Amino acid sequence: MQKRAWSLDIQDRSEQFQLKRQVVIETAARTFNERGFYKTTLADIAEELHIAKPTIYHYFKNKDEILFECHRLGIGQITDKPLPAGVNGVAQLKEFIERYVRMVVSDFGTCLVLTGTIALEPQNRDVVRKGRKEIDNMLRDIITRGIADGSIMPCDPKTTASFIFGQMNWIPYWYHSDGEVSIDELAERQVEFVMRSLARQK
Amino acid sequence: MQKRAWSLDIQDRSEQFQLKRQVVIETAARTFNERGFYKTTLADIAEELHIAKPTIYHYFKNKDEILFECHRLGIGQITDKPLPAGVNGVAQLKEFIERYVRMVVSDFGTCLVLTGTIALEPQNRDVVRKGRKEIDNMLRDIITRGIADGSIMPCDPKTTASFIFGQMNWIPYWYHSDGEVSIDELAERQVEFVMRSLARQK
DNA sequence: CGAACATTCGACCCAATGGTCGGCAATCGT
DNA sequence: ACGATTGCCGACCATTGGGTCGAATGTTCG
Repeated sequence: MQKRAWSLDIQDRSEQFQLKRQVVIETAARTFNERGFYKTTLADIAEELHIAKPTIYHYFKNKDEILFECHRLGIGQITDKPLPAGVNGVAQLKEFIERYVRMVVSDFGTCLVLTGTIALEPQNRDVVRKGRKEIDNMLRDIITRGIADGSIMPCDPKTTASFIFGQMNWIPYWYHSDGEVSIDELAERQVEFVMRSLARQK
Repeated sequence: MQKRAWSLDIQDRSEQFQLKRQVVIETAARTFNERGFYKTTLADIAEELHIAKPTIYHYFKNKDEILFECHRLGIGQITDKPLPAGVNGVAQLKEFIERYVRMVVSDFGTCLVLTGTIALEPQNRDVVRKGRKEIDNMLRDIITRGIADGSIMPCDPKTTASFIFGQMNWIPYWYHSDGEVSIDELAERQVEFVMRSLARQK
């Protein structure tokens, strides 16, 4: 539990601001994941950071914005860098799954899955939904391309993508990174399971 | 939206009581699923039923008990009847998946998945967790048995079960029964997807 | 009929929590 | 050095929503 990250002395003003802001987000995400969004009060987060509640409002407009930021950061882990081009469907699929599993076990990714979009206020919710839709389309496109190039078994891309997302999104509910299975191992098993179902053996 | 189910005249007193109680639960489950548990007030449920809020307390101790009942009913759909014996692993697996998919798209099943156990008060939460654990073990046992009898591909039952539950538990987040895919079709696709990954071809 | 009981609800309570305000202190720019 | 700005917080506010109370209205049954 890193907490005393607060009174860290860094010169640049706005840099310090951003840094502290980040610390708040991270702490919030962790707390949301532990106790659930609705059972986490701003006072809880403040206490965790050893600061007063109003201080949080110096960095954020309101609770909703904090959650929104968590979601944004989670989604960004997937949408920010493009997938490797010039490889066939299965290869892209593998890469996507590995990346997504890693996202989902991170604090922001877990928050994304556990808290869900219902908690967000309409405006932010729309933005998040758009981001998730984009990720959804990424996977669907991969599958479609894979079917076209013959590396993936013919199937309905929509349903199949949903199944795959289901497996991965459920990970935060049962997986604990301090257990016997490492994240690498987990990602590998996840890839294997999907591959056995979808990869077309030649 | 069936609402005027309230002033239904049935003779038996306790039967009427149970009936009305049931209507409250069903309405609550549907509302929880639409707006989310925390965004559903007891006043909302009461309004939906065209009754006053205190009336709900005639049938339930508190909000938590209503949610608990939803979970119990969902879990019961799986645990109440035993699986067919005398068949091999894959056959049982198929049966289990079909049954579970149907549970999960029902109002109570959806509530079970969407609301999660964090919302429940400790005592009720423990009971629900126990029920879920039981279901978890059912699937793990099926897989273990299937591996033993050679009908299922060797794999880690724990991880594999979690993957399968993931797929199915995620269904409420994306599936809408009024779309192009029927529940039967959905269950079938679900079985297929898992089978392709796990069934051992002889 | 009338006593007990069941059902319903208007009015009320109150604890929790998100959010605000005004001021104090530290820091910065000139 | 000193006014302006930033960072921080104690005290406070306002609303929401779960939950209670007591009374009014049926309903059952001896």
